[in-house]
Amino acid sequence: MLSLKKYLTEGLLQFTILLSLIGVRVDVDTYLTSQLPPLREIILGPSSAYTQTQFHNLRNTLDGYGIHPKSIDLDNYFTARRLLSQVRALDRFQVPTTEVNAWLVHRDPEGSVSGSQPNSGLALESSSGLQDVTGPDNGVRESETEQGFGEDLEDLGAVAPPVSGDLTKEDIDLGAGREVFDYSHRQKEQDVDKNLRDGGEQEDTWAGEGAEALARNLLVDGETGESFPAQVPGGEDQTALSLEECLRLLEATCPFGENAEFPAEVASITEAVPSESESPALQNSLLSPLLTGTESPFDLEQQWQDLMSIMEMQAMEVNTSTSEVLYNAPPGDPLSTNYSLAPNTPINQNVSLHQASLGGCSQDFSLFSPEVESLPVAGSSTLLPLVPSNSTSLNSTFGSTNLAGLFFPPQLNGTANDTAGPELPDPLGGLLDEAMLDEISLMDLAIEEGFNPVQASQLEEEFDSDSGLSLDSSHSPSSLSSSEGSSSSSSSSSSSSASSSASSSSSFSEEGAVGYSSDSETLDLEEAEGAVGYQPEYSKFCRMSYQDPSQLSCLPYLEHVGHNHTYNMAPSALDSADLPPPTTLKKGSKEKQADFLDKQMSRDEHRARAMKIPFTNDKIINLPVEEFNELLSKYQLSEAQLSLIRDIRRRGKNKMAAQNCRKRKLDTILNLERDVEDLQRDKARLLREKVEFLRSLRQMKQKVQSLYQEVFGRLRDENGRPYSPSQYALQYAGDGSVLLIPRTMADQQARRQERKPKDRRK
DNA sequence: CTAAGCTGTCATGAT
DNA sequence: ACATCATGACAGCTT
Repeated sequence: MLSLKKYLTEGLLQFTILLSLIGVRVDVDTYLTSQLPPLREIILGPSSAYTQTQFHNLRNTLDGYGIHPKSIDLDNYFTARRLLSQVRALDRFQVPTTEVNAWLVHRDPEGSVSGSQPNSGLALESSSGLQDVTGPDNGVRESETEQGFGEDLEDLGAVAPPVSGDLTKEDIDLGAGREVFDYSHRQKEQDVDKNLRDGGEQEDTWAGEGAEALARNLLVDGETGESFPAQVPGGEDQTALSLEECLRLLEATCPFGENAEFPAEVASITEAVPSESESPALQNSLLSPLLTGTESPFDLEQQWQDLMSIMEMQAMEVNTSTSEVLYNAPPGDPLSTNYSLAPNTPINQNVSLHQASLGGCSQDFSLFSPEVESLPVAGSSTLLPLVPSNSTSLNSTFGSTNLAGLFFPPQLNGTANDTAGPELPDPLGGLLDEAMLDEISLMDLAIEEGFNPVQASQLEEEFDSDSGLSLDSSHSPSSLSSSEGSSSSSSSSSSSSASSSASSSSSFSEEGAVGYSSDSETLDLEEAEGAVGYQPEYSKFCRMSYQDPSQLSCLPYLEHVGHNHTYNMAPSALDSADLPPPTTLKKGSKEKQADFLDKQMSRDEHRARAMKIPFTNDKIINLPVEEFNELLSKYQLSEAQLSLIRDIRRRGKNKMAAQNCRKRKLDTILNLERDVEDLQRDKARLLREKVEFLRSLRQMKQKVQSLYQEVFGRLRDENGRPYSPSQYALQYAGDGSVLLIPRTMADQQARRQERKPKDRRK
C-alpha cells in the first residue's frame, strides 16, 4: 500500500506540476533550451519517456517493471522539485480561460516554446518521426524568434502545408483518432496502434473493455464523482481513490517529503529523453518551400479560429460558473463546457479546420496548415508508430475535460473533424471569410512592412508616426487652406478627430486670427488705396461713367450692378471699357500701379467707388451691425448707395461664408480620409495582435499537451505500471484538482458536455 | 478650344 | 422680423 501510495503521490505530484505549469505558465522553454536534455527530450518527444509505452520501456530497461519508486529517478528530483516549487507558487490549478489569458499576456519566448510545441504531444516516441516533426518546427521556431513578422507568419502557416502533403494514411488516421469527440473512432485507432506497437497490453478494443467501461460509467455516470471509483474495476478503482486522497494531501500540504523520490524519477525520465530536434535542418529544407507562399493565410486562419475559440471559452466560463464535482465536473468545468460546445468552440473549429486540411479540401484546409501541419502532422506521423495509445488516450482525456481542445492542435483532434467539421462552417463561415480577408490584408501589410511579432510595438509606433505623417499630409491641405486665408470655422472639422486636432487647431488659430487671407489682403490694399489712391481711383472711375456720382448718371449702372448676375457683366464691361484706355496707353508707373490696384479690386469695390461710397468695403462687410448702422447714419447716402452698400455687405459676408463652407467641406473630406487611414492602421495592428495572441495560445496549448503527456506518463498504479492512455485519462475538476479516471467515463462526460452546449445554443 | 478647378454670387433654409 | 450663417447651384474666370 505504501508503495502504491507513493506511486500515486508521484503521479499526482507530477500531474499537479503539470497543472501548475499550465496555469502558471512554466518556462518550458527554459527546460528545453537550457542544458536539461532529459526534460527537453521528454517534452519534445523523441524520448520514450514521453509516451507511456516508451516510459514504460524505459523503466523496464532501467529498473525493471516492479522497480521501487524511490530507486527509480532520484536524478530527476531536482527537476521535479523545481516544477513543484512552481506548482506551489500557484494556488491552484485552474484551466479556465483566465489562465489562458495570462499566458497570452506573458508569452514565453517563441523559440523555446515553439520547439516544444510541435512535437509535444505527438512526436515523442519515434525517433524518426520525432526528427521529422521536431526538426521543422525547431528550425522554424528558432528562425522565428529573431525573424520578422513575415517569418512568424510563415512559421505559423508554413509548416502545415508540407506536412499535410506528406501525411500518410497513418497520419490521417491518427488525426482522426485524436479527435476528441469521436471517442470510439479514436479508441479503435488507438487500439490498433497499440496492438501494433505495445502488443495491446492493456488496450482492449473499444467494443471490448471500452464498452464495459462505458457501461460502468453509465451506472456511475453519476452526477456524483464519488461513486466513480466503485465503477472502476479493481485496482483501477483503488487507484482512483488513492489519487483523490493524494490530491487532497497535495492540496493540503503539498510537501515534498515523501514525494522526494518521485521527483527523482521524473528527473531520470527527463534525462532519458533524447534531444528534441535531430533533423531540423532537413525539416526546414523540406518545408521551407511550402512555407513561404501560403503559410501566412493558413496560419491566420488557424489563429483566427483559435481566437474565436478563446472567446467562446470565456463566454462559456461565464455561463458555467457553477462548480462541479470532479468526476461529474465536466459540466462545471469550463474546459469541459467548452468541450461540449465543441462544434462552435475553438476546439471544434480547430478540428474541423484540421479535417479540412487533412481532406485536402479547400482554402480552409490550406489555411490551417500552419498549426496543424507543424504539430499534428508531425505528431501523427511519429505517433502512429510509437504512441498510438498515448495519443488517443490523451485526446480522449482532453476531450473529456475540454483541455483536449486546448492541448491538442486541430490535427490532434482530427477525428472530431468528422463530427464537428460540418457544423463549424455554419457559425464561423462568415466570420472566417471576413477574418480571412482581414488577415490576408493584414498579412499583406505585415509583409509589406516586414514587421515582426516581436516588433509589433515598434510597428505600432511606426504606425503612429505614420499617422503623424498622414496628419502632416492632412496638415498640408489645411495649411493650404489657411494660406488661402479663409477663416474657416475649422472648429467643426477639427473637433471630428482628436488626431486631427493638432493640425486643425493650428490651422484654426491661424484662420481665426487672419480670417480669409484673400480678404485681408484685399482689405489691406483697399485701405492703402483708401488712404492714398481711393479718391483718384474713384475719380478715374467716375470719369467714365462719371459726372455726378450722386446723380442718376450712375444710377442706371448701379442698378445694373445691383442685379444679380447681370450686373457682373455690365460693370466689368464698363470697367474694362473705361479703365484700360486711359491707364495703359499713356501713363507711366503710376498708371500701371493704378491699373494693378484696379485689377486687384473686386467688382463690389469698383462699384463702391463708382457710387462714391465714403467707406471701404471692408468696413461695409466686417463691421458689426450696430457699428455698420452707425456708419450709415453718419452719412447721407442715396438709396442707390445704400442699396449697393447692403448688397456689398451681403455679398461680402456670403463670400466669406462660401469660403468657410468650402474650407469646411475640404477639411471634412481630409478628416474622413485621415480617419480611414487611421482605421486601416488600427485594423492592421489589431490583426497583428490577433496573430500574436493566437500564436501564443497555440504555444500554450502545446505546452499543456506536452505537460499532460509527461504527467500522465509518470503516473503509476500500485504495481508500478504506467496507466494506459487508452484506458485512463486525467481530468481537471472545477476546484482545481486533477483526477485520474477511466477513459470511458471521461469520454462519457465529454459527450455529455457536448450535448449541453449544443442544446443551449439551439 | 475644352475641361477642370477656383471663386464669387444667388437662393434658400436654418439659426 | 431681422441678421447672419450654411450650403447647393450657377456662372465666370483662370489654368
